[in-house]
Amino acid sequence: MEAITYELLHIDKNSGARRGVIHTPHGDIQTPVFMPVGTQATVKAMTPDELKEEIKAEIILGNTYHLFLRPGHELIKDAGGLHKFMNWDRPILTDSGGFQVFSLGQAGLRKIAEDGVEFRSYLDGSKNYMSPEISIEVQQALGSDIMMCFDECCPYPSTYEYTKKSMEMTTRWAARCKEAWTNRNMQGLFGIIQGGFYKDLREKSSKDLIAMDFPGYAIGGISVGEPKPEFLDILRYTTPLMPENKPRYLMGVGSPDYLIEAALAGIDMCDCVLPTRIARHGTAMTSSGKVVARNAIYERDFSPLDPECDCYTCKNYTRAYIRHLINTKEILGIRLLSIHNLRFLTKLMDRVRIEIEHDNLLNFRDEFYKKYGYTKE
RNA sequence: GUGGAUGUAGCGUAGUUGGUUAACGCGUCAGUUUGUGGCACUGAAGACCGUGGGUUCGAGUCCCAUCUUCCACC
Repeated sequence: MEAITYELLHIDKNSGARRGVIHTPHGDIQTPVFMPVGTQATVKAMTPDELKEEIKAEIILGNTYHLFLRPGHELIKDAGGLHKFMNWDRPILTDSGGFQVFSLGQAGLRKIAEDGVEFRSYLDGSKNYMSPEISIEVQQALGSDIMMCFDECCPYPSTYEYTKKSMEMTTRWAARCKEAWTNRNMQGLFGIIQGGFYKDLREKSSKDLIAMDFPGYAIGGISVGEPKPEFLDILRYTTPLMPENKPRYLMGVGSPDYLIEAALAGIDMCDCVLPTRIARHGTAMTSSGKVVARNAIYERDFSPLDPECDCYTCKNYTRAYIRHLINTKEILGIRLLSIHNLRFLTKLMDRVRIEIEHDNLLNFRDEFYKKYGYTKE
C-alpha cells in the first residue's frame, strides 16, 4: 500500500486545472493547495494552532538541509519524528536539500560531484556532505509524509550543456533515492523534473523519471529569477508531461498570479517562502494588490489590511496599527502580517478549487488580475 | 567670576599637516523579495559645518570676537 495517493475529482473544462485530493498518512489534502514553508521545523512566527485554526493550512514544509545541520535528524528521530517534535499532526513535505545546494552555490560554498555534494555549514563553516542516500536517510528519520528526491537546481541562466549534464545527474540521483527509500507504506517520495529552460531536456527528464514510477512528481528549476513569460512557457510545456494519476508539485511558487497560473496549467501543489518573508519585511498581499504596510500613506489609515479577508489580523487590527508595529520592529507586526499573508493564499486556493469545480478558473484569473493590478503575462 | 572643553542632516558621531560633489550609524521616504545558507537587501531625500569678522588662490579645519551647552575650580 502506497503512503501517498492522488484522487482526481474534476478537471476544469476550459483549462487544464485539476481539482483533487491527496491522501497521506496524516490526512487528506484538498488540491490545488498552497503549502506554507517551515524550514526549521516551524513556519516562522506561527504556532501550529494558528496554522490550523486561522490559516487553515493542510500541509507544511520542512527542510532536510537545515534540520540535518541543526538540531540533527537523529535528535528529531529520538523526539518521535518531526510531527511530534514540532507538534504538527497534519501532513509534512520535506525538501531534500537540493535547493540549498543551489543557493549555497551562489555563494561558492559547495562542490558538486557525481556521488554527492560537499558543502560548508552556514552555521560554523564546517565541512558537511549530502548525497541522495543521506538525504533519504535524513528524510526518513524526520518521518515526513512526502519526501523529495535530492536534485540539482540549475541557476538561471545556464547553458544547454550544463543543464543537460545536471539533469542527467539528477535523474541518476533519483534512482539512488528510490533505492534508498525503504518504507513505501509510510512515506512517499516525489521525483523532481529538471531541464532548465530547454524543452527537450524537460521532456527527457520527465520521461526518465516517470519510468521510475514515483508516487508524485515535481517541477524544479523554474521560478529562479527568470522573466514571467519564460516561467509560463516551461510550466505549460512540462505539466502535461506529468502523470494524471499522481500529484503534480510546482516547487517554489507563491505569488498570487503564479499560483493561479500553476493551477490553470494542471498543478496540484505549490510552496513558497514569499508570504512569510515579505510579511517579515513589512508587506502584505491583499485582494486589491500589494500593500507595503510600512508606507507613510497608512499612518492614519484605520481600516483593515484587506476588507475582504476573514483572518484574525483583518478582523481585529488596522493598517495604522500594523504600520506602527512594523516600524517599531515589534514581533507582533511580523506575526499579524504572516497570519494574513498565509491566510490570503490559502483562501485564494479555496477559491481556485471552487472555480475549477465550476469550470471557471480562466475567468477568475482575469478578474483577479484586474483587481490585483497585474498585467496579463 | 576663572580655567578647560563643546557646537557638522531630526538624533548620535567622523572628518588627516587647510585642497574636487562634507562621510557614517540610527531615524525618515520609497522599491525589491518566489523548493528561506546567513544578515533582509537596494536606492533616495535631508547639512548655508553655532553666529559675525579675518588670514589664504582655497576654511568644517587656522586666527579674533560672540553666543550655546557641559565640566572643574573659586
